Amino acid sequence: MNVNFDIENFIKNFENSCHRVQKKTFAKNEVITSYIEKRNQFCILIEGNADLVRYDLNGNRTIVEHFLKNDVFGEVFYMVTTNNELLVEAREKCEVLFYIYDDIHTKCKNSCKFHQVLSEDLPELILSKVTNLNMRIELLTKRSIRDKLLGYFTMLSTRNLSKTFLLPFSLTDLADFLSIDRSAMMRELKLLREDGFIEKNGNRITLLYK
Amino acid sequence: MNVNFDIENFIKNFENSCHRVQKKTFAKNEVITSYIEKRNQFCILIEGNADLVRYDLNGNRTIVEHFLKNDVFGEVFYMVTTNNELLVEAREKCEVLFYIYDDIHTKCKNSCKFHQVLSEDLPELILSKVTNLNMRIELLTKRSIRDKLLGYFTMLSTRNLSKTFLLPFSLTDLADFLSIDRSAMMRELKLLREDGFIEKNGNRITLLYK
DNA sequence: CTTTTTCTGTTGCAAAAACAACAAATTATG
DNA sequence: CATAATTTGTTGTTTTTGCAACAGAAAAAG
Repeated sequence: MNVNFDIENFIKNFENSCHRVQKKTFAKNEVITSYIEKRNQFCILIEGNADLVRYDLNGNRTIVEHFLKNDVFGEVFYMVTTNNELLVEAREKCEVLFYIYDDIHTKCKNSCKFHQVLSEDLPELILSKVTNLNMRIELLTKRSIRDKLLGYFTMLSTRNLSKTFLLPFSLTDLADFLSIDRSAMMRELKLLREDGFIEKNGNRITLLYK
Repeated sequence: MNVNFDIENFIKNFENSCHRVQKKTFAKNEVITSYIEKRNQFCILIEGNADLVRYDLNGNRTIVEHFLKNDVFGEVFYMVTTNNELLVEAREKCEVLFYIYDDIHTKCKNSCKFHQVLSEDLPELILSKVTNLNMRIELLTKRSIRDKLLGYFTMLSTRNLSKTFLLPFSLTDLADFLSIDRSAMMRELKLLREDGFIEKNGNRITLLYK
């Protein structure tokens, strides 16, 4: 799948062209949005990176998704059950477009550029999200901490076209992303080093196998 | 999200209108398709139900997704890494539409109905897939077998608008879907009954809490 | 209708992961 | 730049999960 969505051009096209779209800027650690039932918000991250975080009743924190530039999020993509709080938190300075999804099919009277471009590119944007979600499911269904770590590292390595890469998370967050205990993960990372699978300096990892 | 995709009407519209689409029928347990890198197949299940199954190197079997009528699948939605075999298996008699996704933007000369309808409804079809995937991630990130089972049962209960519902899986398959050991799951099911959370007769479950 | 196969239900035991607690290092902040 | 806050790294202990093996029930096949 080749997503050729040109976000710069997209923004140029939409600005001042549709009053239903809002662009906002967020500082590091600010809450970008909280998922609310039936609102059907649809967001595009046009700069920075952010996490969708769930806090459950036992106090466990899970990083449900990690968003990079061009990723889409919002209630449109999520059955909000209201049992758990779902927040999108900025990991660094972020710029985000906000829109209510139901309005997408309501044609603008002036047939604005935003709608024209969005309706053309929407499937591509969403498809790239789907492949990310499937990747994540593949990781989560792995049966051991070791397999989760190696699976994740392999993915990053492939994505970076290099055996060496930087973790986009702190180790604490990585554990929350893989849905495992942090100390158990640290133990396994040590074993992976001792067994010669990886090298690790801070958050720089190198794969030594294959 | 309200998906109002009328599959019956869709099929009527497409039949004999686009030579690039194929409809095929499968018997129970037949392999509908095997995921192949870069082919970009795009399928719609128009009748029956089926599973996307992954067999990993340790011999573990995982039910990655469970498809019902109107669900979409194929390589378009999946980064096929070729490490694991990915098969879609019919759980009962199925009818499936096959298409190569890259052709969607290639306009038919005769501007066929299939393309017209598909390009309009594609976002809705895919969005319903995305919400399913997110639901699955929510289940898989739960930290204990108990929470996974209760989360899944709650979802089925909500979907059926009833505290009582039938499992769409055999118990063996349910374990493969939740990515847990079957005997450990059986043990936890017994505890859930003993602790008064559920009632269970065969594959009929009743939630007793809330 | 009988036989074979698959599925369900159980259990003891082994292995893995979670929990808890703390020191050291690093990073933010006034 | 000094201090507070967070993150990393470590380890002993407890709990949970997985594995293996088997008997009985149910379902599929001949």
